[in-house]
Order: sequence, then structure tokens, then C-alpha cells
Amino acid sequence: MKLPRETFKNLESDKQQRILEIAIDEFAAHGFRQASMNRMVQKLAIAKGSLFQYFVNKEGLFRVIFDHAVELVRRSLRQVKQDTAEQDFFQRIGQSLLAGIRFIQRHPRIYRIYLKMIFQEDFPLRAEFLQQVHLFSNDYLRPMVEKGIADGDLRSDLNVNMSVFFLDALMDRFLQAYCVSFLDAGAGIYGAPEPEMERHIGEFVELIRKGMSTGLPGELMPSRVMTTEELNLQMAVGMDGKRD
Amino acid sequence: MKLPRETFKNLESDKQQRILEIAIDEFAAHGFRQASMNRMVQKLAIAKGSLFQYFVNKEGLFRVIFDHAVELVRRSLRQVKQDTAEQDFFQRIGQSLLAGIRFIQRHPRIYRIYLKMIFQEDFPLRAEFLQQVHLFSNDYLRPMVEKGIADGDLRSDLNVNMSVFFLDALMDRFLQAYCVSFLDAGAGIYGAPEPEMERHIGEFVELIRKGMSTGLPGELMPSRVMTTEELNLQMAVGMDGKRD
DNA sequence: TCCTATAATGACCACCTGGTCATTTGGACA
DNA sequence: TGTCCAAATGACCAGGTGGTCATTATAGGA
Repeated sequence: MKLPRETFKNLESDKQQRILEIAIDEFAAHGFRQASMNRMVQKLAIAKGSLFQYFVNKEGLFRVIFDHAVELVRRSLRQVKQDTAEQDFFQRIGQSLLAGIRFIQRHPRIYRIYLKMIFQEDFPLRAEFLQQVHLFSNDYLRPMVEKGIADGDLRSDLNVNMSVFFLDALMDRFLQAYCVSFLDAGAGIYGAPEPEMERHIGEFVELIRKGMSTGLPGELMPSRVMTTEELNLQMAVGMDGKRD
Repeated sequence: MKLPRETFKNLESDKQQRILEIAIDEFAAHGFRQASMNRMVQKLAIAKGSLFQYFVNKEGLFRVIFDHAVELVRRSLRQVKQDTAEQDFFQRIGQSLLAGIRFIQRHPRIYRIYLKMIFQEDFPLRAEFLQQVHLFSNDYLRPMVEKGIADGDLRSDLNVNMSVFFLDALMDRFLQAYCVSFLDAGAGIYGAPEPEMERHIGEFVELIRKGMSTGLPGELMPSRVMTTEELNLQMAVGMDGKRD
């Protein structure tokens, strides 16, 4: 079963583009389930039957867009990794953020689809999508952290797994804040112009580098703050209790 | 217009609970738009007309659940803030994470609804929701950071806005990783039992405290890594280009 | 000019949605 | 027992969905 059918490939390239264009708009605006094939054919001013002659079904159309998007991301990541191979760890993180911002500027709707797929469970291809996301932290960040330790840029006592998670969380949210105003939380990242963005990235990376603490005494390793008994009590109620 | 109508309040408490129970299930599983009133009445084994006699419409039903959830969160935050008032900054962050985990254990479906509301634009009450979210960083984290600086726990040269964003990003994602396996990225946070969780929180807070860098020389302030010309080129193509 | 293969078309289908409302039910009180 | 009224009911509605398919239009070759 071919998902972009022969009939679609036979279309003149302009028309192919126009169709994918409108489809990307629709999926970016409404996610998968709420995206409407009816609206698409209306905007395209073609017959509904035609759209279903080009793609076996809604999922087939989405698949084409999805594969395209994955390829774009892969290419972008490969490029940055290569371009920054010689730089130190923190420079690489900064560069990666910059590349992320640039990607979003070029492909804002692709990024919107990504955001929707994160928490909208009823997307098709979700398993595949999540695997791709996983690759970012595993194939991209982890080797970078390991090299950073080997090169002496990073503390050798770092827990690599936790560090990768830490970076993943921060970088992901940084890019989200550029696109979603309410995630910005007053940092000024949302929609910031380039020069300002460089400043933000600089500050952000410094925070990752040095942490928030004064190096001063303070109380070391306070971490544990509640007795295990107290916690067990909470646990007993637990996740299956369903008491909201 | 009353959203939980008289007829609903007149119901015996058991039945009220049962109805809200099923409704929370439905919204947690499907979000707002995809949640089905038909499925609810089916599961409840009551007539559809009854449900619409209890609540003016779907949104009215959701409103009741939403208000309830907001109250739960507010109460939980107030409690932690109060309980940790005497502790140092990093202890408070750790405690807050612990409280977050506990909240999710007690109210997993409420948390699922929260996750869906973040990126699902077609929720009603979204503006109100986002405002509530904003309050977390503004009324909860910001004063904590300011006090941390005043007390000498935190570097006095911190950019407060960026620091609040930094913490918000990390804490939010930490809790998400506890619930969503693929966001865990190998850190082992997902569904971790209590003792393990304490360890994770400890390591996580240390990372926030000390950063990732060795204190060693390295190259200071490399930050800028791409010429402004290069970036302007990228910008010209820009967000309106729509070229995916 | 006729024939054929392929593409375009839109009426149509079954299904699901949130929401309505005339009707029936059931319990309290007289 | 009769009266009354709020609560329960489910058939019904308009509108939307993804998807189908018999029919028509079109273009290229003989």
C-alpha cells in the first residue's frame, strides 16, 4: 500500500506543493484528529474525491508530512553536530539552541505539529515520533556530555543520565518559550529578535555552566527533607486512589 | 447562568461524586474536544438529558472540574510554601518537587488534564488556565529566588527573570518525566518509587546548585558563535516564509 | 474523429457529536 | 387515593466527520 499514491506523484510539482502546504497548515492548526479533510479540499478548491485519490486516507497524508519533517530535523541536527565538533561543550549547547531557533523560524508549522504530538495521544505514528524524540537525547546530547567530561569541560562526577535529562529539559523548554508566550515566564525569550536572543542564550548557558549557588558554605547536601514514614503515608493513598 | 445547576447540587452526594468521577476520567483520557458526553452517560448508565439537566453544557461540566482542580493546586502550593519558609533555597526546591510528585500521586488524572491543556488550544477556560500557570512562576518561584539571593544562598549576579524561567523549566519537566515515560530520557525518574525519587531529587537539585562545569579555566564567555550577518540571512527567510 | 486510460468530481453513506424537549416517572403531601 | 411538581428519560435534531464510487471530463494516440 503506497501512502502518497501514484496519482499524487504524477501531479505537477506546483500542485503537490500547494496541497502539502494547506495540509501542513491544517495539521499545525488543529492537530491530527481535529484536522478536517473537508476544510482542506475547500481551501484547495478541489474535489474531496481527488484528495482521497492522492492519499489512501487522512493518516496517509499525515505520513507524507511527518516523514518530510523528520528528514528536515535529522538534517539540521547532523549539520550542527558537524559544525561544532571542535568547540567546547558549552559553546556547542549554545550553538544547538541557536540552530533550534533558526529551525523554528524556517519551519514554524512543523514545530507546532511537534508540540501537539507531545501531549496529544491520538496522533498516528506516535510511537515512531517518540522514538525520534528519544534519539535527540540519546544520539545527540549523551555523546556530547561524555565528550565534555572526557575533555575536562564538565565535572567528572556528573551523573550522565541525569545530566542528559537536565539538558534535554532545558533546551526543549527554551525553544518552546520562543514560540509559546506563556511558557516564557517573563524571561523575554518569546519571539525575541536575534541579537537579544544571543544574549539570552549566553545567560542561559552560563546558568547551566555555573549553577545558581554562590560557592559559599551554606549547608551541604540537605536534600532529604521529609521522613520516609510521612511519604509512605502519602503513597498508600496512591495513584490508584483516584480521589480528586 | 449557573454551571453546576440546582438539580446537580440536589443530587445525593454519592451520585454527584460518581458523575464527577466519570467526567474526570473522560476529560483526562481525551482532552476537552474529544471527550464525549455520550460515552459519559453510557458509563454512568443515566439518560443523556439528565446530564444536561445537571450542567448547562459540556463546558459547564468541565468548569466544575477545573475550579475544583485549581483549588487543589492552590492549597498544595500554599502548604509547601508555608512548611518550607525557614529552609534554604535548595531545600525548598527539593521540597517543592517532592510535593509535586505527591500531588500527582493523589491526583493523577488532574495532572493529565493539565498536560493536555498546555498544548491543546481548543480547551475552554484556557486563558484562565494559563494565568494560573503563570502564577506559579510569578508568585511562587520569583519570591523564592529573591529571598535566596537576599539570604546569600544564590549568586547575587543572577538574572532573576532568567533564573525563574530556568527553575520553572526544570521543575515542570521533572514532574512530567515522572508521568510520561518518554520524557524521562533515561534519567530513571518515570514512575520511580519514593526512596529512589529522593535520590533523583537530590542529584537534580545539586545540578541546579553547582551547574555542570568543572570550576577549571576553560575558555571564558565564548557564547557568540555565529556572525550577525549569517543570522540575518536566516531571519530574512523568516517565520512568515512558510517554507516547510 | 474515435478510442482509451486516467484524473476529477461531488452526491452520498454510516457514524458520531453536543444539545433539546415533549413525555413519563416517582415520591411527598393532603 | 388524588394532586402536584421536580426529576428522569431517550427519541430526535442539525451539523460535522472520514471515506466511497458511479459518473463525467480530459488529454493523447491511432
